[in-house]
Formats: sequence, structure tokens, C-alpha cells
Amino acid sequence: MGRLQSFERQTVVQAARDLFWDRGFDMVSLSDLESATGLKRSSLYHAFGSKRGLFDAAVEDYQDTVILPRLRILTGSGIGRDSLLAYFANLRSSLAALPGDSPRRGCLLVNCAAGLAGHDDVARQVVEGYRSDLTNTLQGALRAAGAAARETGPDRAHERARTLASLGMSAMLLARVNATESVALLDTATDQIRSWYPEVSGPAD
Amino acid sequence: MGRLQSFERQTVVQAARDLFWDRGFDMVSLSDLESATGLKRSSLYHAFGSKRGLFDAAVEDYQDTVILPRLRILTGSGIGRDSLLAYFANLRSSLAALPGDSPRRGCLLVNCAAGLAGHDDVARQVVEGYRSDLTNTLQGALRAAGAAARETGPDRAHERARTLASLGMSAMLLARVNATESVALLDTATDQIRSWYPEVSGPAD
DNA sequence: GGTTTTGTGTATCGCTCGGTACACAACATA
DNA sequence: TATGTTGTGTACCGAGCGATACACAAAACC
Repeated sequence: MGRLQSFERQTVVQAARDLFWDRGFDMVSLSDLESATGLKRSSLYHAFGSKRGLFDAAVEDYQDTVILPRLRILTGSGIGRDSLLAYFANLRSSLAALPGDSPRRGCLLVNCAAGLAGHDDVARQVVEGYRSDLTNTLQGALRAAGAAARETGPDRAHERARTLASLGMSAMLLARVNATESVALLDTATDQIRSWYPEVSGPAD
Repeated sequence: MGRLQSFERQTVVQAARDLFWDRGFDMVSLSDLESATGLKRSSLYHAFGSKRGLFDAAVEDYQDTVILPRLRILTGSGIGRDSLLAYFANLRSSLAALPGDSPRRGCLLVNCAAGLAGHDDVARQVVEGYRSDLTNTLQGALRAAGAAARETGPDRAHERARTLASLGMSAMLLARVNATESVALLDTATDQIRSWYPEVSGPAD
């Protein structure tokens, strides 16, 4: 063996991630990455192969540490109306809590959808995976909520999932443009959920 | 006086517009603009001052020739349910009609929202103007539709406008990622409108 | 037709970009 | 401690960027 890596990979990846999150792939230079990570080019290239390699690692970290923990609210047992409300409340608070100049507003993948993914198949697939994960997970929770509420009639989970996913993505899209409206979109999602599954005043049955 | 401009300004601006629409501000170079417009740098700089000046002209043209004509469906007299349906049908067909590799998929301003507008106040204000125009116009049409349907109860136009605007913007956001889902989002908007204002089988009263 | 004013083409500027070559430093192994 | 392997720092590359200087071409005006 030889010399050991003197940096923690995740620390470096997350520093790069926040930079890409803030400015997008194109607007981050290697010099920016050097100063954000504290590493020199040679180390970055040695560890990640290319700027794009580091970006891909950043996206992977974003999925693992930002997206998945959020979606986990909507999976597992006991999901339904309340977990849907919790999901959007969580999104709301993480959006409202950030300072106006935080580099972490919005969503790295939503930004990709309007940028890189337009002409990059790999990025497109990542974004599409995110979209379908989000929609399917919402749909599962909606079905559970509908079953718990003993809903009758046609299954509206599919289109409701689309609407909620749309509100979530739009909120991320507008996070840097109009934070107030962004929050309002999330509140609209909450209102929708409440209207679909009205609160019961006491324990049922 | 002196020599006259040998090109039509709008032709040049629209060629540049399609390029920016396709790739975004950063990913379009002056060489790209030269070959797309047929003009040399010196002419472009003479006419528009800078790359950004040309971009701003392109955005203005986009608003005038793409956004406003669409929104006009939702203004004027006789607006309501049908004009809402027409708006989304129009959006749907202009999205579904484009070839998969068209540079004009999605929305220039939605792409801006996730890109330039993150750190550029001018771009941010343009995008915010678009968002509020869209939302307010939808809200006006929703109110008209509600009045025509003799709706009672609380006014839901505000949150419904948010939902519809969200579906429209999400559709634009996903136009390059998943065209099928993008169309499905617009269809969801249509379904929503139909469910809020059910079709009347014959003339009322 | 000469003059003036303005548009266009050529050539090039300084700068930053992503990426790389190579010497050196550090540490596991023997 | 000697050796081999691997991480790190310095210096630099060619390419492309946005922007500009300047000469020339063209047309409106007297």
C-alpha cells in the first residue's frame, strides 16, 4: 500500500454538492471546487476522474442524504394522510428555515431538469428516476390514505399523486424566485390533502 | 444618416432566442450565435451591446410571441371554463407536436427559474412576473368560471390557480425529461377543471 | 459626387476553462 | 530502515470564452 487519503470523501463530495446545488454544473469551476473542498485539482482528479465524476458523486450524495430521507416519511408501515401532511410540512420547514442567500435552496435535481438533463441522457435518467420515485411514493401513500378513509368511487390516487408531485416540484423551482409563493404552493398541497381526507374529530369506529 | 441595417432585427433575435431556449444562456457561445444568426460578432455587439443584451432581447421576444399569445386565451370577454380548457389544450398540443429533439421544448422562463434567476435579480424579476401573470390570469378565468357555474361556498379560485399554474410549470419543467408525463400533467389540469366545473349536458335554465 | 454616418468583417485581445505531466511527500509493507 | 505505492502540490497546456480595435463597405445627405 501507499499513502492514505488525507480527506474524508463525503466531506469533499458534500462541499462540491452544495456548490453545484447553488450554481449548477456549468457555473462551478475547478477553482471554485478547489477552494470549497480545500483540495487541489490533482487530488480531485485522482479521486473523481473529472469534474463530471465529482458532480455525479455529488448527485448521488444528494439523493442519499436529501431526497431519500424525505421520501422515507412516505414509506413503511402506518403511512397515509398524516405522513403525506408530514412530508409537505417537512419540505415547507426546510424551505422556510433557510436564509434567503443559502446555497441550498431549491432542489439540485429540479435544477438539473431544466439544465443539464436537457441534453444529457445520464442526467435525464437521474431526474426521471427522481420524478417517478416521488410520484409513485406519493401514490402509495395516497392509496393508503384512501383505504383508511374507506373511500369509494374511482381511484384518484394516480392523478392526485401527479398534482402533489407537481406542487412539490414547482415549489422547488420557485424557491429562488419567490420564496413566499414557494411556501404557498406547499401549503396548497397540504390543503388539498386535507380536503381529500378530512380530519376526523375523534377516533373512528 | 448612414448605412442601413441589412438584417431584420426580429429574425436575428428569434434565432438567438431558440438557441437560448434550447441550451440556456451559459451554454450558448458567441460563435453559436454567429452561425445561428448569420451575423458576425461586431454586428451583434453593435446591435445588442453584449451577449446578455441579446439574451434580454430574446426573452422579451419570448414573452411577446410565445407567452402573451397563449395567455390571451384566458383574458378578454367570455372567459371561463372553456377558455381554461382551451389554454391547457393549446399548451398540450404545442408540446405534443414538437419533435423530441426540438430546441423549443419546455419554457425559456422556467429554465431561467432554475438557472440564471438563482443569482441574477433581473432574470428573477422576469420569471416572477411570468409566474404572477400566469397565476393571476388563471385566477381571473377561474372566478369567471365559478360565477358562470353559480358556485357557492368559499372562493377557491386562489388555490386552484396555484394548482393549475403549478401543473403548467411542472409540465414545462419535465418537457425534456419525460414528454409523456409532461403531457399527463397537462391532462391532469384538464381533468381538474372538468371536475370543478362539470360539463352541462344542454343549455342551462 | 463628395462627405458623413453607420453597419460589417478580420484579427486579436486577455482571461478562464477543464484537464494533465511530473516531481515530491507520506505512509504501508517487508 | 529500505522499498514500493499512492496521494498531493506546482506548473502548465491547448482550447474556447466574451469582448474589442480598427479598417473597410455601404448608403443617406448636402
